[in-house]
Amino acid sequence: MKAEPKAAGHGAGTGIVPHPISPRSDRIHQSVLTATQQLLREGGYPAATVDAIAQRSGVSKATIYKHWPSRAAVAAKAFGLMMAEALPLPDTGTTEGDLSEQVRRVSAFYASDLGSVFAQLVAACVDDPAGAPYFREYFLNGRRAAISELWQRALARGDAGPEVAVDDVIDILFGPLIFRKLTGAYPLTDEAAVSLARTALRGLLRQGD
Amino acid sequence: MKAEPKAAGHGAGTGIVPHPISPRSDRIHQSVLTATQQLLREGGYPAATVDAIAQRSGVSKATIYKHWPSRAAVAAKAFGLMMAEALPLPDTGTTEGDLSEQVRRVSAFYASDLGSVFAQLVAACVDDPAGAPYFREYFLNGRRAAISELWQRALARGDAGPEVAVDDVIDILFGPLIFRKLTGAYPLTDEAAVSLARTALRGLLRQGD
Amino acid sequence: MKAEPKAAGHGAGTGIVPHPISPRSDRIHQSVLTATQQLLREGGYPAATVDAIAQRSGVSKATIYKHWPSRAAVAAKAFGLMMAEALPLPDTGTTEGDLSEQVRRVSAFYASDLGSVFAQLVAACVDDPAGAPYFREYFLNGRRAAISELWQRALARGDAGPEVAVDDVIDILFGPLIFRKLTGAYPLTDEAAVSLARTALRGLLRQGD
Amino acid sequence: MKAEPKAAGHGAGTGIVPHPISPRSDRIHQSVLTATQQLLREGGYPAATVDAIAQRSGVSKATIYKHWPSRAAVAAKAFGLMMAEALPLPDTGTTEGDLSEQVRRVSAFYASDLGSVFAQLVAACVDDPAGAPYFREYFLNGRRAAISELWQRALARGDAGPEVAVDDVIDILFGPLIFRKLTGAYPLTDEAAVSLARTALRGLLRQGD
DNA sequence: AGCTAAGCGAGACGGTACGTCAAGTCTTTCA
DNA sequence: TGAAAGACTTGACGTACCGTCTCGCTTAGCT
Repeated sequence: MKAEPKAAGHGAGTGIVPHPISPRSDRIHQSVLTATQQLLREGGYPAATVDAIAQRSGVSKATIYKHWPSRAAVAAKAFGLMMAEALPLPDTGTTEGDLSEQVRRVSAFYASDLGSVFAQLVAACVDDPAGAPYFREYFLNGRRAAISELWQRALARGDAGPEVAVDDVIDILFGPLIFRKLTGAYPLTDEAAVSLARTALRGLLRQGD
Repeated sequence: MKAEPKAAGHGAGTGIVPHPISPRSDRIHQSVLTATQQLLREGGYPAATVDAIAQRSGVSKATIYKHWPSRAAVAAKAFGLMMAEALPLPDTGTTEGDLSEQVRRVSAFYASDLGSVFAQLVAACVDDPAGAPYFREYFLNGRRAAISELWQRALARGDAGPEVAVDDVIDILFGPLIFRKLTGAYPLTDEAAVSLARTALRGLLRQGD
Repeated sequence: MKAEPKAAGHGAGTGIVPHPISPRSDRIHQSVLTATQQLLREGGYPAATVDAIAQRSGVSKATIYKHWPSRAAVAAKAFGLMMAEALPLPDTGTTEGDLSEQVRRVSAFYASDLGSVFAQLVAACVDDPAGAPYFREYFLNGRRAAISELWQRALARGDAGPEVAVDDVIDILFGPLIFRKLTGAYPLTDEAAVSLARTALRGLLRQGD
Repeated sequence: MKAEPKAAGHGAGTGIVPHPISPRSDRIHQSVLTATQQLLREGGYPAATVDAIAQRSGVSKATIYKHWPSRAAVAAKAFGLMMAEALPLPDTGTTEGDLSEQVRRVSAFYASDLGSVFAQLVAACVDDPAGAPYFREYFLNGRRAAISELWQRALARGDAGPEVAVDDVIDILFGPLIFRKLTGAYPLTDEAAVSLARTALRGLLRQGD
């Protein structure tokens, strides 16, 4: 028996049906995700049709549907991985600096070309119940972990207290950005992001003695 | 340019092309919006196909497209009107009470059946450039006005200072709710809403001596 | 009111849903049938996919499916019309001559390239209940009428008696040909056809005193 | 060349590639054919997909394709064997009686549930060049032998003359039935079968004084 | 009041992508 | 070594809904 790396962990109990890891399915996942990422970059979500993905990746449509429940799921995973790379954890030395910088980076990301793709993806996953778990897994969980990390640092430094839940932190810091991106009401400038972050952090962190 | 000309009546300068008011077009608007509202209530956005709206309202598809640029636009306007009714301005006597209560109400609305329709609508307007102005006009502007009103009261009472822009207030208070609704990550309970509001308001309002 | 040519007659009570005759649907029927005929000629039934027909005819797939219940139905009608042209009624002067000649012609038709398409079409209509009525209408009824005509002449001449039903005539004369074509057991030569016809006609016609 | 070498056992020279007889391949043949027969009985040809046959028989798809060239071939053989059992040679004592009774039996078979499966199989073998030899071998040859037997008796009795080829006999007697079955134009009743047989036999047999 | 022309209802149409199905081939694993 | 298991490619299927269009009828608005 070959020692399989545990295929669980990823997406256990999240609505994501994991596929056993094998050289074959690995190649397929890789091809599909790469092709999807290219298409998303080139023409956004509308360009990433399943037919196009199949053609570009050399993986057949039927096989794609065996590995993912829907187009939105494929796109969510592909884009989530891209986004994670684009948003490494900052380390400025101070709690406020780290969080504020992260807000700025996310804001900048939303303001970029890829930002619109992100919005389209949110929309797609709202429409598609099967896609939602993928969205949560590949967008949120990663980001949530990152922010948790920063928040741990803040607690350790005594900048924050346990009375504020980390989930609230995340939502208060990044919810406004998504709101702005989705509604397209305001431009997402760095200044606006920093201003938002400052105001929000006043409620989240302990105000200096 | 930030200063937009005040929306003169029906969305001038907002991408919304108004139609001349005539008995005929009035009847059409009314029928279409009513039918759309019914359909949205009954089966959400997916049920409100243009064919269905045409059939239910007795207004032909061609005519619908003469008055609105897209399905999303029709739905946005119809739903926006419904939502406004469901969220009257609170008056608890205190600034914190008013804002907190409004957050709670919006959260409850999102948690209701109609909340999902709202999410679908956001998604639809992201995909559809023509629908977006309608979304902004009939969802955001109304709400923005309402919150501005509350914020004026706060300023008058000295609970808030001019250093915080009202737009930031709105985004920080309601962005997190939309974020949660769209991602489906958390249940939108009253307690969660109140907790979020309290934390957020700590950053927004002057902390009383 | 425009005087419409009666749209009934064709396919009443046969499982064929007739479409009202209008310039629009006329153009569509024409384009689709012509395109289908070309494709059948070029690559047989397998080439006449609905997508190919749609592309070639400029009529969309959805529209094709509004006018015909299935691919087999389209093909049956298209091919039936072609076949009718290829098999005009013979007139040799004698009953035996006419019928024998018709058997020969049908045999020759089956032996031609189009003969295989015919077999494919029979097969397609066996598999597709929705196609069968079209097959009957556009292949059989026409041929049945032709043979009835010949049989009337035979009766008039006293070559045949009323004790033999015209349906039996048809089936006994042409059934063997189809059988041979479908099973591919024997080549369909003129000689074989004539031999078959002679033998069969001995049972069908009054044997001359 | 007309004179075909007699089919030596399993279809030599008929397009059927025989497999070496071994305990293993015997078991495989048996399992596959039995499973296919069950499936054909239960749901007709559409139910006898290769996947279903593989699953039911415990023989893998790859192996099935090593022994038969196509799905149609498997089904043709399986069904041919079933059909042979269902149609034993009649012996009524008279030539006309035997042939007429056989026509009646075949007609009844076509009219039964299995009759439709037969039609589907004919259709399948028309589409599939690889299946056709199997169809001929397992359907036609057996039947042809049976009718030849009856025809020998007729010749021996002096009921028929050598001027009528046995192949013509078969086609004229059974072609009409297949024709009716495939086109679905007429019900295949016993009366109709007997009537057809009587008329056809008038042309085939010597009209005894 | 009657005529003309725009507005409208009805619904057919083109287009695009969807998700599904089964045939036949290929690879991996087990006996 | 050969078969079981089942993943994979391929190609077509039939469906859904958008937004556009064409056709007659209706109704407003002018003479």
